[in-house]
Amino acid sequence: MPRTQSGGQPTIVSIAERAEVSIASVSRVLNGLGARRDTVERVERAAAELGYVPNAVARSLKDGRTRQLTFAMPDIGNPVYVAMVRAIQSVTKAAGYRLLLHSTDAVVDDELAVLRSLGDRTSDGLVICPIRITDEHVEALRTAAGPVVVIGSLPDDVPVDSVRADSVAGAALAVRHLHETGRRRIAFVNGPPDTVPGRNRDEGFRTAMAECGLVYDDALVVHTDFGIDSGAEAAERLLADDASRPDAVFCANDQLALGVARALHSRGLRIPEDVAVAGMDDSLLAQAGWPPLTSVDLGSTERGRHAAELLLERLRTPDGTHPLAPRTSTAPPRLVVRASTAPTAVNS
Amino acid sequence: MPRTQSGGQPTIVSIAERAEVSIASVSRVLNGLGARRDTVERVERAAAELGYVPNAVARSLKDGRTRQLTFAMPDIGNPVYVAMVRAIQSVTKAAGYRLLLHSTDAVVDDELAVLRSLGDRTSDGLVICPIRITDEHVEALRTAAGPVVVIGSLPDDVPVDSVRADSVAGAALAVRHLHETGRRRIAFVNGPPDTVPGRNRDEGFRTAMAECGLVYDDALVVHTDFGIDSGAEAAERLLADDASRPDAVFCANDQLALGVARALHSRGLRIPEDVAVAGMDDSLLAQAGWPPLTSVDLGSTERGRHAAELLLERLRTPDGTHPLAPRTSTAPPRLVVRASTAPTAVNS
DNA sequence: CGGGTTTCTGTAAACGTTTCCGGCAGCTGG
DNA sequence: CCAGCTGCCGGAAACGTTTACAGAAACCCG
Repeated sequence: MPRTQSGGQPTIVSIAERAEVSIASVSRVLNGLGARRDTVERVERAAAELGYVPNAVARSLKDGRTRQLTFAMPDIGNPVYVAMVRAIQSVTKAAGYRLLLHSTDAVVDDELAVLRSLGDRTSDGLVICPIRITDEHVEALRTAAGPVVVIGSLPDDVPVDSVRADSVAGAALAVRHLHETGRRRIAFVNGPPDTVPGRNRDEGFRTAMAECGLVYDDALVVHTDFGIDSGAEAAERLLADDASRPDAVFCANDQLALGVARALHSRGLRIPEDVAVAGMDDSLLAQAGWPPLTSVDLGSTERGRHAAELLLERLRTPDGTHPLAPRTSTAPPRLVVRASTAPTAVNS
Repeated sequence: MPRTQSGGQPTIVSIAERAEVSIASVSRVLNGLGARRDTVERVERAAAELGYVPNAVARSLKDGRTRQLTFAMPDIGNPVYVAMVRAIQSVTKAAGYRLLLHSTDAVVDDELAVLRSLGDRTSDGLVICPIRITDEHVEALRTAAGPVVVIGSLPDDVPVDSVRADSVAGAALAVRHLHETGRRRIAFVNGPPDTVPGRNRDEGFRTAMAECGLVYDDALVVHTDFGIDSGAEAAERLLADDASRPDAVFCANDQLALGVARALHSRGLRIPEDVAVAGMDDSLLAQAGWPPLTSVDLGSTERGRHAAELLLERLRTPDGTHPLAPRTSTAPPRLVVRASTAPTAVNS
């Protein structure tokens, strides 16, 4: 029975005893530093025989880094965040970091708690995707105990890296596309207006409508929660009055769009012949339904990847030198046209 | 400028100096153990002024637990695993554990690495969802350095908690449903046959077909990868010959089913009038398409939740006493009927 | 063979906690 | 007034590593 600590796991001490050398030598051999041939062999044999695995916690304590990163987002149920997790995971994995996932359930206090918990040294850095940016967020970001990258739009004077989507331009892309394919009564199903994405999409919609010479008609704009069922309900409201029926519905995300599509189908309306539907995010859902959904890709994958890269870069540069200036980048939106907005004979 | 360690973060030592007490007292106060009123106040004030946050790494080293759990699954892109992550996350969060996410990309060596890495004490326990169970898996599970719960089917003699889906029964539910609603030529689009789910679904399909007095026709069975595009391709193959066209397609997951649906739509075939389609997993995708998809819920959420609970329970019971016997549970499948398999006038 | 250089090794400190233990002060009761 | 408590406190050890430092061994060369 090998001599081990109470925990049961072999430690560097068990190896030292078995190989009859000091713990310093064990550590050196295990880390590939110089040692006599004989010592190397004895240590390696002992380590193998005991099935030694270095204790990552002890190592972290010693050198002040955990090789863990945290990603905090509102809800893993939303495909957009899944895309981000996926991208971030693949970057961090390649760099030898583990990924800690934190679901904030879109609760502001939870987001703040995550920011403050950077101080507990549980992870070396944080990518956070807040649903809202309050003054408290700004304050917490300023005083963060470690490097942070925000996915979302920050006030300019907050000295933190950020990666944003251009949903204003994205919404405009969709509206112009609908206009160009002959649609004139364009409805808009948006998410909650008090979130950053919600506000931006609204802004994009308004400006693009104006650009196209179309009037912003309150009766054709619905605010609701993100989610398929919400989309269906919103569509019901828009379709209540047959006379003023829209010939296109632009939705603030794909889930809403699928909800709208469902409502249209169950009323016997055809997509795109009677009503065109466009979504946003170009998530895997866009290709799931029928007809396949035109959607504006806001670059979730790209943003996730880039956020992770910024964070890693910041971790690589020693804090002592002139600190890296905060960087902000914007992922360009991309319109992905599919069948749900095909022009109809009569329209085009 | 408060006196702090080189790292910059205040520690228990900084507080002790500022409050003019020993570090032992600081620790006691911070952990709510007894102390004189005066001491408590001084320590708490000093801690607040310095913005002290306890170092989780040091604490972990001391008491041998990290308050982190790991979940390893093949691919976060698959909605089934998203459901699991979500369920696990919510359980672990409630219990005060952080969640470490590990994507194995369905490569066996990666799964094994995760199992072995339990020894580095980075997390207190592991929920793993392997795509295959090899002898090496079994060996790694036997010698795991910490508690593990497997989501999937294990050989009976492996002493590890597991939570399994009953995809045999699940497939049978779907087939019987299709048969009862008048379908007779039932095709089957399955995933890779060398995975556990693939094999089980095949078995379920075969037995149910036999039960219903239908013949298993090789020409109506396609094996492919899981994924929407694979489903579409599979459907193309099944539909190539008009004469032998199936009147129902059962798919091993929702993505395949959506792919099949797409192929059917683009050939102008109607669902469910011409061909019924059923999927599996009842993921969020099932409600995304049109018509909404009949699907067999294999309880991903349930399994994730239960796996997490088993793990937590095992963590709570001290290892010294009689060890908990390994437990195995099976989530019952549930058929969710939607429009995609509605009986047609001529059939029913 | 001895002095200097090089290589290797062991001792000990450090990372930031928690906790055991001995001791001191204050109190109570005889 | 003292023995015995009780309640707090500080010193020190421990968790498992890495690493600075100093000493020992080996080697080279004159």
